[in-house]
Parts: sequence; structure tokens; C-alpha cells
Amino acid sequence: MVRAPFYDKNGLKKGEWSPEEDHKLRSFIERYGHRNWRQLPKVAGLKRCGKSCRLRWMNYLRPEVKHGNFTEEEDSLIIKLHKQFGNRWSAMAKCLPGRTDNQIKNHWHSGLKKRGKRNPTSDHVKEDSSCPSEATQNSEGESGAESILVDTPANMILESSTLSPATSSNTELSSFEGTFLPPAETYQAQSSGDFWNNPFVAENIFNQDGYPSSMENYGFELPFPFDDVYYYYDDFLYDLMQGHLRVNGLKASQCCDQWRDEDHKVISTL
DNA sequence: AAAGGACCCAACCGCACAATT
DNA sequence: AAATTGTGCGGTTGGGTCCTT
Repeated sequence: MVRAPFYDKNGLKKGEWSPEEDHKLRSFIERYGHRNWRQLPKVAGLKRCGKSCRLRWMNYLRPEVKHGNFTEEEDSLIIKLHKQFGNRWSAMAKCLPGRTDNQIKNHWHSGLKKRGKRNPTSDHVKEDSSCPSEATQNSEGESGAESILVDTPANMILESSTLSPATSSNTELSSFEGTFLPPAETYQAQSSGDFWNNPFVAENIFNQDGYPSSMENYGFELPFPFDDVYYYYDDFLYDLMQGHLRVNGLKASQCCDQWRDEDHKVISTL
């Protein structure tokens, strides 16, 4: 159904996502959110580019994404919205809760297009006040749709990078469907740790099988294979440790310069 | 039953734009 | 102000499945 997995010249995996990769990505985002897609795969231990991770999450793994056939109601709404928005799939997606721009685009090209042309006045859906009108669209761009999105609790997951239930890392996708998600503030309070914002505590980062912790000797752990990422390890760690990581109670930034100067041997002295 | 065309959809690519340095 | 980086969007592709002949 989808492209067979392969590795590009940079060693990044392309093509179909394995269940294990899905699990890693989902677990990581549920726990730490997504602030920086480019760094995320490195930290989460995925051999994927950030763009690929973002796409997988946005189009498939997000708990609020509906999987399954479009209803008649949805079909009619899409036809109507297409008249209003043209091929602006993301704008249309904002009016169809649980549907992604990619889903709508695919669905349109796989039949609805013909139906829309064949039966141009067939929409039996009432005027949807949650979507910006043509006039609003023209004068204010997508602002109307944006405000709707941000106010919806389920969409907090999109707007906030820090949310995530700290528990459910093993939950299957289907179990999320229809789940009401509390606001982001609640998640932050419940979360076991915010990888991107708060001082990082070693125990909070998962160190999965197959990803040995090369920094264990220094009192903290990181979740990816040392050998695979060593070429960017220095810069990445430096950024990572700017106030986000504690080693034996000290902010990593306090020892970072020393660590560099002494060729990475410093931390044992702390 | 087999062939082949149509359909479907996940994933990729390139571009544009906003934010940051 | 210019360059760089990160993100989002729309178009396209690859390949599995379904349907028709």
C-alpha cells in the first residue's frame, strides 16, 4: 500500500513506518510534546527526518485523527468547502474535526471531485458557523478558522508543544479515538517532565532497548545511540543542556564549558 | 482464474513563508 | 538587512487492493 522502507544516502529511513517507529514517535510526543521537529527524531531515537516525523504524527498518529470512511455528511461538507476554499486543503481540514488535509485531499481526488462537478448543488449540509465565510476568508485570511482551532481542547495538542499524558505510552491508536483531552495546562501539571522546557531529570527520559546510554557514566542518560549521532552530539548536547539538564544537581550548562575543554571527561569530577 | 485498469491512501517532494540569528 | 532555519502546505508518486472484463 505504501512505499517500501529504504535508507537514503544520509542513512535516514524513508517509506512505510513500522509499528515500533510509531510507538517511539507517539510515546515521545505524548511525553514531551513536539517543539522542534528537526531535533525530535534524534532525541526520540528515530532514523527519520523531522519532516517525516511531523507528517506521520499530523496525518496518522495524532489521537484526534479519525480513521475510517468519510460519512455522507462529511462528503457534502467537503464539496461545499471546496467551492469556498478551492484547493486549500488545510483550511478545509479546520472545518472537519478529526480529518487531515491529506485525507481530504486524497478523498477529493478519489471520487468527490467528479461528484462535486456532477451534482454541484447537492450539498445538504447547513451553513456551518464554525467555518469562516468567503467574505471573512477574503478579508482576514484564515484567521477565523485559526481561532476555532485554538479554542478547541482537542486542538491544544497541536498548538502546545508541551502537552501529553505522561501515562499511556503503550496505548494503541484506537484507544484514543473519541477521547476528550483536557487543556494543555492540565497536561503540564500531570506530566512526569517536559523535555523541552524544564530542567531535565535523567530518570524521566526513556532509554529503550537497543539504545544504550553512553552518558551513564557521567550521571545522566540520553535516549539515542551514541555512535549513530556522535557527529552532531556536541552541538546538540550543548543546546540541549542550556538549562534543561541537571547532572548531580548541577545545571549541565555549568559544566558544559569544562566538559568541552577537557574533551568530554569532566563530568566524573562533579 | 487471470489480466489489467481504476481506485485509494500513506508518504515524499519542493516551495513559500515566518521566525530567528 | 540578509542569511539561515523551521514549519506548513499543496501537488505528486508508489504500490497495494478492488473491480471489471
